Amino acid sequence: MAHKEFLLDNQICFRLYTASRLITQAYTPMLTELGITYPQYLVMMVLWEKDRMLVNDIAHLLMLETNTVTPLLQRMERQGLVTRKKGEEDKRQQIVSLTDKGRELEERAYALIPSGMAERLSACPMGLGDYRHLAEELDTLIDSMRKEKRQARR
Amino acid sequence: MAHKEFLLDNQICFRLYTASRLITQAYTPMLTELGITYPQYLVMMVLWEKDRMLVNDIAHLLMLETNTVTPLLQRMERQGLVTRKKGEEDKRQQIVSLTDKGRELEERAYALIPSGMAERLSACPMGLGDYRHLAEELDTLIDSMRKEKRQARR
DNA sequence: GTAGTTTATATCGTGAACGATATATGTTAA
DNA sequence: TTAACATATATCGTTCACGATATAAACTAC
Repeated sequence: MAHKEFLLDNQICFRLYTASRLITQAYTPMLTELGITYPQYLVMMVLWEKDRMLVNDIAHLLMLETNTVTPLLQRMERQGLVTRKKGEEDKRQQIVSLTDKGRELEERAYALIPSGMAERLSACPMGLGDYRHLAEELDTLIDSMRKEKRQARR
Repeated sequence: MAHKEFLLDNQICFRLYTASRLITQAYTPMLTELGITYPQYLVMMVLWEKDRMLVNDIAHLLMLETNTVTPLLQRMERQGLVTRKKGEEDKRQQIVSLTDKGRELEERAYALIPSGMAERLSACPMGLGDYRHLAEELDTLIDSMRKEKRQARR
């Protein structure tokens, strides 16, 4: 134990990694009932907010690369949640749209997830609605990392 | 856009997921130079703090399942960073030890990572050392999710 | 001691992430 | 116009995560 910098306790990145995994696991039982995974749920939320999106737009909103999003969408198409159709004017584009099944999933999700997560998070001493401060700090961090990334590309 | 609960902006989980991915990406150039991945770096930190650990102990510290850690260790063994040896008294156990190469990596990591990350995080308006509050909130969240998980198993 | 149970680790299959690269379509400039 | 470049998406290979299951060794009760 030569270097205190290398103690897990001192690692903000490890905490983020763990918190992310564990909270995603808290979603899993509900998402399994809906027949989707967490990343697929993220795509659904994007499309519920605005249907008919391009692969690139979805990727930007989720801060993912298209080589992650494309296979995700292909699996979702196989499951009948979305359709993909080449753009008429720009044939490089793929327009991703919800199917009826995809739209119906919103109501099923609404019945399960907000209440389910509220229950799970209510055990958390931070209290229910009090994630605003945490959210702000994470947004600050996310912003810096995105800037960092843009700079690194030069 | 029927349900405000489903806006990405309202998702603490999405923020954690994104912050985790992006900060891990900030480590990547340095880790690539060291020839390891971020999860492998986590294992190395565990072993730098305490050598000769069992698979289970490593998994518990990192809050991962052994079916994630075992293949991780197998890859690290192939790279010559660790060795694995059956326990003498309890032959079910695998004792994971650092090789010389694994130990030497600590100094190389020490030369690269703390300064490299300080530089990357210094751009972050939160300021450098001021992750204590964020760390506390994440610890609270992680704790709740672990309790949640234990309860769910019943 | 042996049958049943628990524990430690491993294997398998699936779905992310993501770097590197490919393909196809569009745009720009000589 | 056509050659060079840019953009949108896709494919490929590797590594994680993790549920489900397997295997082997240790423990427990009878």
